[in-house]
Amino acid sequence: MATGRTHRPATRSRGIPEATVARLPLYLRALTALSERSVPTVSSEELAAAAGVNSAKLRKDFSYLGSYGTRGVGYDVEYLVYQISRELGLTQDWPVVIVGIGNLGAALAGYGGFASRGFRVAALIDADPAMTGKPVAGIPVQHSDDLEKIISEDGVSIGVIATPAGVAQQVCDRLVAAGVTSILNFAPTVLSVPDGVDVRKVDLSIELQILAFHEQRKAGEESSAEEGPEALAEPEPAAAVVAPAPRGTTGTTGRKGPDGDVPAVMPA
Amino acid sequence: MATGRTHRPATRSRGIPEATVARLPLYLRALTALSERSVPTVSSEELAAAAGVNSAKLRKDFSYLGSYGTRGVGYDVEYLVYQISRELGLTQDWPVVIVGIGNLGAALAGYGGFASRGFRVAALIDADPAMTGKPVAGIPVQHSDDLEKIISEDGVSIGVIATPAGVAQQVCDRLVAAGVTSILNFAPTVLSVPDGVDVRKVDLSIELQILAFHEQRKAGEESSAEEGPEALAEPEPAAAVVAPAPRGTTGTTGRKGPDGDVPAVMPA
DNA sequence: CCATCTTTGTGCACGCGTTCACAAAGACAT
DNA sequence: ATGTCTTTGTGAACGCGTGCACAAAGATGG
Repeated sequence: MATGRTHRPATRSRGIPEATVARLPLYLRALTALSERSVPTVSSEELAAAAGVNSAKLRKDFSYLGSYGTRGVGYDVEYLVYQISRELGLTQDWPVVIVGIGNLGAALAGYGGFASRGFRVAALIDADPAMTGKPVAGIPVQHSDDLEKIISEDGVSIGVIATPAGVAQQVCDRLVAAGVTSILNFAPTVLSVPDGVDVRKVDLSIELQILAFHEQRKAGEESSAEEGPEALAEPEPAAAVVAPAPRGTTGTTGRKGPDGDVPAVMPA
Repeated sequence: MATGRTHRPATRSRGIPEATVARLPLYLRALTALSERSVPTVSSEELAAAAGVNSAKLRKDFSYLGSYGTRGVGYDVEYLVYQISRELGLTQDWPVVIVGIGNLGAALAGYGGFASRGFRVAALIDADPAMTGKPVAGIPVQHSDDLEKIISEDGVSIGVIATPAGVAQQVCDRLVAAGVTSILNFAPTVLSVPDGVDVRKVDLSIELQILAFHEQRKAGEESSAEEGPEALAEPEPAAAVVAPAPRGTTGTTGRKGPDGDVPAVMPA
């Protein structure tokens, strides 16, 4: 999930593996649910089940935060909620700007998950003059000319890019130059950023393709057991009947239209 | 691999590490872009740069697919596009249903990336009767009562859940029971499914929380260098003086306090 | 046909993440 | 207090993924 940039020197900054950090929000969500039901304590076994992970892993994850449990009893729900929230930095307010108010940007703007977790939509930005001033999810869209001003005035450090792929890098550069140091990218592009800036990407298309891979593998196993052995996945080097032969010019490449130009929607 | 086995490329199915599969779509995207520019061949170095990965990693990834490159030259773009597409199962049509046509579901429905990669939106499903029949992105929404029928008639094996968290598991169960074996979940919930069913989740809230963690760490490092050492995140074992004490019955747990941090935490 | 130069394919080592299994820490009952 | 019982916290082993470094393969030029 994480983007290629940011490496983990490991030598720097104390502990907390990246994999653990990625699971903390999951634990927090499960704990919050328990908290609402006024459940006082929970064992690693129960919480692990609720979060969909292995209990040993959960205990090890928590051990990086400290010894917050009580042997023979479990973990105090409220206490853990507080500790994890603090560790994740959710005890403070994080203003966020969303750039690119198309279908997706608008959906994100209206997403309730923002406000409830300490994240506040500080501004919606779009390059289309026709959008300027128009309220989306109760927030008026501002023009991208004011991007820098908005970022600095509100002290925004987290930016969400929901623009078409074509302009994502430019937007990214401007955000970074203006002071943003964390970016959540929904555009189907690899963003390059300077050291010190974190980028995470959410890519629908990639997720679907990964599912398709597994789906095909499942189908292939079934049929190959009784059906023709070379039904689908046959990596025969010479079987390239349809495959463009090496050196072939742009022959059957006709179907790439909606790829790099996808309007404001989702990852491609 | 290569455990003395004859010189068998071991290119066979079962291989392909998960990490590699997750990167194939990235390579494919970069290759497609090159293809559109009619670039005939590309070296691992160039392609790796375009995909945002290390060239050694890219070569190793490709080695799992087979030896599709030419030493001294590089990889044939068209040929690779075909091979990766085939490996990912993109040479066939994948009907997909989207359940939950709210802001997000509608945005997903309008996403152009679907069609361009072999994914076809077979149906949009929502539980709200008021939505039934209403066209979204050119496709009429169908009522969830017909979910099973839609799945089986179109032979849908991939489902996208964009419903509220509360009903996600129910929807998931129905999809699985109807024959769906791959699910892309946008609802903030842990879905439990039987073996053989793949689930991938996309969670905006989690991504933001991970960014917040790193953001806080960056800020903490800066200030701790010259400012008070216990400014923000100091998981010192003894520093828990302020946080809600474990064991203290749920009474007045909402306490907090050393240096500015908000009360308890947040709702769901 | 041989020399040289480029780029792939991969053996190997290292580090992170996962899992097991168990000793230690406490709660609780007697 | 002492013993028993539950559950945490973690040492250690293992496996996967990453990146290095280089030999082999093949193109290219003489």
